[in-house]
Amino acid sequence: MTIDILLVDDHPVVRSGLRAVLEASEGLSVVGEAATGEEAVVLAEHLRPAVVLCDLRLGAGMDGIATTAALRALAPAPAVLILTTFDRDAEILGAIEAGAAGYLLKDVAPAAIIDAIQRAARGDTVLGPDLAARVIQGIRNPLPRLTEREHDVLRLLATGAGNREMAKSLLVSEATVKSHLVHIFSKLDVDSRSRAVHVARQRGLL
Amino acid sequence: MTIDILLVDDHPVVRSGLRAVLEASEGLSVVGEAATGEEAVVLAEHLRPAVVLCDLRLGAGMDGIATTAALRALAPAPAVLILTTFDRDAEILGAIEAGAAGYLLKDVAPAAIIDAIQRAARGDTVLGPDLAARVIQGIRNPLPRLTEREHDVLRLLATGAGNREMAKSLLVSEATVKSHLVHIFSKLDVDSRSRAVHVARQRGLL
DNA sequence: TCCCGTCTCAACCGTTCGATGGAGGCGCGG
DNA sequence: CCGCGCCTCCATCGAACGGTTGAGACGGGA
Repeated sequence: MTIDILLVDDHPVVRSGLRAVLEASEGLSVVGEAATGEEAVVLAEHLRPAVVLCDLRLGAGMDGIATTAALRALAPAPAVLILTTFDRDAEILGAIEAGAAGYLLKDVAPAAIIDAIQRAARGDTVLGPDLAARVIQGIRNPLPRLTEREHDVLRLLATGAGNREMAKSLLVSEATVKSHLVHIFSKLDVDSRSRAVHVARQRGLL
Repeated sequence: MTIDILLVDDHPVVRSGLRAVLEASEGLSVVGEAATGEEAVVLAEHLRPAVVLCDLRLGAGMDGIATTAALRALAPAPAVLILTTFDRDAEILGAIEAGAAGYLLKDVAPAAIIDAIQRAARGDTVLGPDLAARVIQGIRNPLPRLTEREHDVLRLLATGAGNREMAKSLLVSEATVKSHLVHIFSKLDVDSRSRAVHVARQRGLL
């Protein structure tokens, strides 16, 4: 019994590469390709693939996480495997939360991709060996969630804005901005705006 | 007469994709694949490809720019086309300086890649339509070059380090660090450390 | 030779930042 | 209803930062 697969990636070259790699394997069949998340959902409804291989970054429009959520809302829902170049905690964990069956780094060997797809088709979750531990640690030691407003401040912070500037952008007083900053610093365990931006980048919060 | 091509990319999937796309075209022949810059140079010496398609980011070891320089030092030198996901000024310009015949964004259509290779094989330079203008502007309006020491400071700055911390890392006094910072601010046309990091990122200086 | 760029350091001063310790309002769920 | 989290704001204060000016040392190039 062959496994039907839908590819979702905004790079034509990557799609071709995946198709070439997967179709060389017995039991795998690429039934469709999509360049955007929107396209992916439409195709998945018609083609009913068992597994969707989805890039985390999809240029404009829906990102991989939103696409995952939309795909998982279908009935029957395909298993979704996330493809990614970098392994940022926040994004990958977000994808898992959205219902992804696992994730793959793009630089793995073809055999590993095939293996992961077969597992996903069986309903298994496939997490990279290193990530499994991190997920567990993430549950045990949850990353502090920033509030909406704190995210706003963080984004401006990353552009190098000062307190006064942020206050104007967000239409609040400087005191409020400082208050948010204190909370951000506390949650990220840092003591300066520059370091906050640095660890926020590391954790994929930007 | 067929054009011999060497692929250099650390992602097996991308290599497969490029191979699939290129071999579907008449007159193009992929004669080899390399996952690292070092490997690429060795293979290029033996296979003597007319064109090398080289990713800008190559995981560990030599990056795309260093690889380009090494390839161009061969005799006869292959034409080098740079592949990249993001279009950061500094890196692309660096690759051009190192002797690249042009660059391609990874999300272009296969036809554009084939076209670029054919041009490169003829000795043409192929710059993206948008970049050509930027190169010209870059010549007219050269980006201020940071000195070695200023780069050191900038790197530490990006990690969120304070002046005292940087001084200790670089084994100089705080006054010296501040001096470098003033020069960096001036060259990047900013007025704060956070903003310096921001524009440095935009310009690919990190 | 002298100039110029780079790296090094110093002192001064106004501004911004980060820490602290509050306070009130608002919405949501127990 | 009451608590809790979030957002908003205030005042104060020491530490850090940013701008300025000036200067000595070293090396390469005109």
